[in-house]
Amino acid sequence: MDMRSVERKWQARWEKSKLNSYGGKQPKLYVLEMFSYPSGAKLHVGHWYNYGPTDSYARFKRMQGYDVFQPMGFDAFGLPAENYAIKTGVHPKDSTEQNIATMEKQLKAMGAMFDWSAEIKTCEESYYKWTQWMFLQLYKKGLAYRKEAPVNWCPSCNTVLANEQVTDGRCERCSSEVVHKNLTQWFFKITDYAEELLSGLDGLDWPEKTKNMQRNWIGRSTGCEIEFACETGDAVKVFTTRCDTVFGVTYVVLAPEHPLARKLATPEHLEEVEAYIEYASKANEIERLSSTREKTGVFTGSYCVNPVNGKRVPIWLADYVLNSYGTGAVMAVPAHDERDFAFAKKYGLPIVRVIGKKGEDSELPYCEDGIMMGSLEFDGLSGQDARDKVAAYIHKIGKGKKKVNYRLRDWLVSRQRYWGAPIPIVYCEKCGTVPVPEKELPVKLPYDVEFRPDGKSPLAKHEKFMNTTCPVCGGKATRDPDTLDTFVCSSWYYLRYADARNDKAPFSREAVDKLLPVDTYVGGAEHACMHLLYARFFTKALRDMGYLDFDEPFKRLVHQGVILGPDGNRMSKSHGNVVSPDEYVEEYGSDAFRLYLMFGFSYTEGGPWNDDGIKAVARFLDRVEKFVLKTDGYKAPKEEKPYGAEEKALDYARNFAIQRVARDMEAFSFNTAIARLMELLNAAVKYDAAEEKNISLLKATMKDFLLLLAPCAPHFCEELWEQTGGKGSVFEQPYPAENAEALRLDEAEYAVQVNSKIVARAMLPNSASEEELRACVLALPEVSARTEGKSVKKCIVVKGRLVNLIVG
RNA sequence: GCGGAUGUGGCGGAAUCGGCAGACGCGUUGGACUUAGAAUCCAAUGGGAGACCGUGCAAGUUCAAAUCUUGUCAUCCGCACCA
Repeated sequence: MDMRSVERKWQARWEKSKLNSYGGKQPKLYVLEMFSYPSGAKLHVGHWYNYGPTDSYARFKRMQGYDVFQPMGFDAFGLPAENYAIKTGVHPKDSTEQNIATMEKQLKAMGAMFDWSAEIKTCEESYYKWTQWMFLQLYKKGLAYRKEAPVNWCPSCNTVLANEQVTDGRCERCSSEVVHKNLTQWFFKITDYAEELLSGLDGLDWPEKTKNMQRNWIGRSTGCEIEFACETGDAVKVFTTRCDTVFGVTYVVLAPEHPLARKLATPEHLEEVEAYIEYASKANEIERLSSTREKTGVFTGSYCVNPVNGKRVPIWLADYVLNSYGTGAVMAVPAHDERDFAFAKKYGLPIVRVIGKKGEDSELPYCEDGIMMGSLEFDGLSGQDARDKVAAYIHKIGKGKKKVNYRLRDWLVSRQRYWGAPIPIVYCEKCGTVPVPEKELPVKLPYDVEFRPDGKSPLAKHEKFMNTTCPVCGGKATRDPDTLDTFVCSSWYYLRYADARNDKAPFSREAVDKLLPVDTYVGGAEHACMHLLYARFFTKALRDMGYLDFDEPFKRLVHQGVILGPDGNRMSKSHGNVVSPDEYVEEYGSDAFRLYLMFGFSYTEGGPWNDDGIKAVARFLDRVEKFVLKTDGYKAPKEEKPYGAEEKALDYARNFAIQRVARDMEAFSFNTAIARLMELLNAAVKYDAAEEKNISLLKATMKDFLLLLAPCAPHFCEELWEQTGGKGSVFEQPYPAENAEALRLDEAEYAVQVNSKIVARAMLPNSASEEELRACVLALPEVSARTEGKSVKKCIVVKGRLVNLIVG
């Protein structure tokens, strides 16, 4: 078959007949692949692996009667385009549009049933207008706020770097050491939803691993906040999960960035403290990445009082305490915490045991639960009970309370970059921070911008953009020079697809109610804690604002694996092991290529690319074509051969395939689905080899075969469907239904065991009772030889599978 | 360091509940067709001459373990001073 012309032919017909468009009927099925990031000029194997098999799933569901919505678009803003621009001088808009044009063409050539009428590109005004609108809604809701936060700063390039541009603490371009610099930036208050983002995971049909990653990322921990009164009159609040160790506190530690750090320094320690704070602020990523590095710290000269026992303990600063978690301060119990222990050893601080292990003196630091000692009336308590009672006491004396903390931080969305959606905020000398009125959206991203780095945000240098008037007072105002993190764009795109051409709103409630949530979402696992968490946050926030009526955007999530280079390494230019799909598609066709991707790997595992596999799949398609055309030429006689053993066997194979292929497709177990199809073809070919055969049965079998294969090789099967006289599109045919009767066999092959060792195999009737089976088996010569003169103590029967006789 | 996953022929990978390990395919070998090759078709193919041995390794539970339990090694991924 000349696949190139066949592909073009059917793609044109599908487009004309709107076969791929969502028709608005029920039951709907929203199948979504993560949209493409147009950083490279072409589709790579990873795109194919994501989109090809998932499209086959979508087509399979369509044949099962669902009105499938499968849109595609482009996550078009972002750093790579801007970096490319800095390197080559090609404007990000131009390179992005060029890449999108190429990728659109390739995606269409793939022949997936994407509904192009809903296509979106996040860098277009018609889209980012609504991204900005989202920002304003979050701002109105109090979920967007501004605060000072550090950014990665390359002193040599004089620019802000994204985390991805920092490798081992150095600038990816010039290798100079990256430092931290504070800038006032916008945050989204995702932490407001920490609890719900955590609990909502339980009801999701997502890979357990991904759910666990999110759980750990959110990092809920329950403990207690305790106040230590300082002699200066200030109070240091600490958070601990181990308040049962509070009697063992020998010092208190603040993060160097803690607001009280300077204030608590006594005059004779001030210089040292200042120096340490300065040192800590310069600590680069290399050092921070290492958890094994030696701890550093400095004594402030101040003391505070342990509220439970009145003990006076010193206050230290140390950078092993993080300012961004808990209260930015901890009570140090060196006897029962490894970090405190190491620090106390280094600086000669006292170590006091207050937890013991039953009956033995455990080595310090002892960090497990144990029995309280040296803790006044609490002695003898242990574990959670001990913590509850201590917490209650602390609460009673007014020095603290139980507290839940999360590791999750608020989401920093400001980027000091050009190629993104501008933040729709202006700053007015009189009115302060003012949101741009919705009717003035979009705040357009100007084209003529100097995006080469020179120390300022690219937009900050664009006077026409920056200088504006205050929407409130009409006076002079300046715009926010930053753009939004591209993850903001991708946090709501699945909603926009439902109503992509709406110019009055990001989406209508009606459209979203009809299509959302996404039923099946397929994409890479690398987004577990970023995109997939942000999108959930957006959904919940929009729900609370009354724009939506569901809690979770993606009901089912599937991660495809990664296709590695032939050498088993991740494909990369530096490895020189990049496989381009283009030549293969050119040579074997789109169908064979995607069929190989489905057959050659376990979908969620991926694995190294292998050339031979694709030849095998091409050969399979050749066999199919020849055999389908051959049997189609048969004419059924007036009197068909009646059903005998061969016919039953073929009919069984046919119905077995129907059952298994459907089950495997549903489970994204594409390799086994195709294996079942190969088996069916083999069975049909074998049946065909006989002199006498039932032509109607054979033809009906091959018709089912074609329908089962169609989602996996769409162009190929459409063509064969037409050539064998099929009417309309093969995808408008109902999916074959299995005939339970044909799957019921009269006999099955049993494994016959004596003392758990297989001694024979026997065809035994399925209708036989356990007693009858036992009798049949005992009559077998292989069995009788081994049971002679012995008594059968036990007989285990697994219906349809085995009989095991225990003799002795 | 913590958390999770994976480990099965020469290779990619199968194996609902614990029930015939190795489906399907690649590769290899032999044969057919051919002047010859390519392609195609047919057959064999875990190891071992054999009794038997085989799912990373070592124990355990069970009539029965790739599957369950414990320990251990290796690889991969995520987090990484989160108090």
